[in-house]
Amino acid sequence: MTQPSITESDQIRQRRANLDELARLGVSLYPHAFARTHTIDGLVREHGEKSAEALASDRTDVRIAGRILGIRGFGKASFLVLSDGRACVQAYIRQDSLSEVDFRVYELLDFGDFVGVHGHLFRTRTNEFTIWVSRVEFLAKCLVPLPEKWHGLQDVEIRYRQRYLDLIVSPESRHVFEVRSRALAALREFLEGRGYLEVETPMMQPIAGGALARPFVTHHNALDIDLYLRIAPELYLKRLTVGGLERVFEINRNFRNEGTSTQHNPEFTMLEFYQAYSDYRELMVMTEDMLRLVAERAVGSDQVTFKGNSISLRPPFRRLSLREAVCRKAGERLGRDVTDAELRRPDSAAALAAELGVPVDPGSGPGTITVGIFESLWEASLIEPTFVYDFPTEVSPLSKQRADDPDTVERFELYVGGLEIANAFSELNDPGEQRRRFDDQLQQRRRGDEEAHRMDEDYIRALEYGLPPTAGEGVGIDRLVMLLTDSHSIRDVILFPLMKPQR
RNA sequence: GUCCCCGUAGCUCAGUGGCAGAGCAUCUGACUUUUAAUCAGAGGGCCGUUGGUUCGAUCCCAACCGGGGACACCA
Repeated sequence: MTQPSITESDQIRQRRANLDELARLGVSLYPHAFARTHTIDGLVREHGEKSAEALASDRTDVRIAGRILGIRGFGKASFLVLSDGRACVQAYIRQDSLSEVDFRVYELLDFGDFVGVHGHLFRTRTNEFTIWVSRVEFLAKCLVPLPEKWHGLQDVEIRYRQRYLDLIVSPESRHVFEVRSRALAALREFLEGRGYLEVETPMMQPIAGGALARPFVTHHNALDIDLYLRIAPELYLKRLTVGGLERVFEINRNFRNEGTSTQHNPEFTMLEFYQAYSDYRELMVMTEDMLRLVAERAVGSDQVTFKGNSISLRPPFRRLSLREAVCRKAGERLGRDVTDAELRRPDSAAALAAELGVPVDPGSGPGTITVGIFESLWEASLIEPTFVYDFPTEVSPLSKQRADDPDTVERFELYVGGLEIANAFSELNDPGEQRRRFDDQLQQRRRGDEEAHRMDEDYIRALEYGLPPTAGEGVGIDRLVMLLTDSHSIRDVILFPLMKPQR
């Protein structure tokens, strides 16, 4: 890693010397503004297609500003490549078109500096759209040399730690974050169009609930209480549904105290939404519509390519009952019939896992084992969008049971491209049953499961006031953006992913 | 948390148990329509850190620091 503020390379000394020389010329080193007539992107879109004749006969004077991403000098003339981040344009400098001071300023410019130029538009001999510069205004110095232009920035550590460098030299990286922004805008448009209200609920919570995960702990000094960074907004959003906000959503960060991977960052962005008087079946249809709209808005198509697979986000998506799927594939694998009943008894479920070579934590119930077998047998192959539905009650402490089968809850997860993108269910709204589920979780906690849910008396009290039949869903935004941008690491879709501090 | 891989000039990368290499970038000179401009010359290094082996380590070994990937857990 470079640490230019400590060890100055000769290149940095040279750039500082150029800055000092600009000061001696009486140039303002950090001027306050530059009145441009166009962004570079806007200029190229408005005039970039015009012919040499059109530009010559209808002279257009412009002022633009940007970062210098290329200098091709010829002694008394030069071409500068200026970028505003979205587009580039070439500026033509020649000594006999500039004042003596402005030409001297040009000579002191370095790759990476910000500069504003005045000039008129023309096309060069090679037909390149160009600004013929008549004035140069220095705007800001780049004191540290930028990564080399041809190979770009290959060091992933620098890309993550110094994202600004990545954004300067890697257009594809900028594209990822533009897609991310458009995807978020499309989600909001979709939900607001259906009468949803966007809300914000606590990120610091006295009890970290709504998911099964280990939280981060922090401390409030004045109140002298420990607080947890939230692992999910779920329980607060449902309190709002109790309060009569029938359709709410929140897009914000969750924090889980777990390891990192290509699919996990300790802080990640989740959309959660809740809709009163609905169930999980309705959410499947809504999710199909939502993902298609998001893809069309964010990348202009409902077809995406992810890890070499062409994936259609056009409804309807495949639907796969979790237990049926396990029975089918386990049966194929073992060459015998595997039955639903087998999955529901602790002894036979554990035996099946052993038979399939799926590792099982001691003390796991049949539901946990069934989900483990499912992930082992199916997860990597869930490339086309697939709803996996009807989960064991044991692993879903906040979901409502099926009316015909209390061992099963109305819950689905959506997989696309092998990624788990969404998790949704009909919400458990019976306060008595919710208390029993929390009690079960407490028992699992006592058995050493640190991720088991905590008791939340305040949430139960809210349910006692009456939660209407409600369906809710969480969508992992980072993973969705990975899918839309063919990014294979979550770090590539988070501007500043968590890294260990250096040194 | 476990296993595997990586760390050499500003950037991208070669390389060797015996004076540290290239391209781009930088500096000097030439060049007033180039497109990774070109041509001639020059400077630039704690070879991640600390130990060990060795006459001698950037190279071999160990630990540590940082990063990547796989697994595990989750979304």
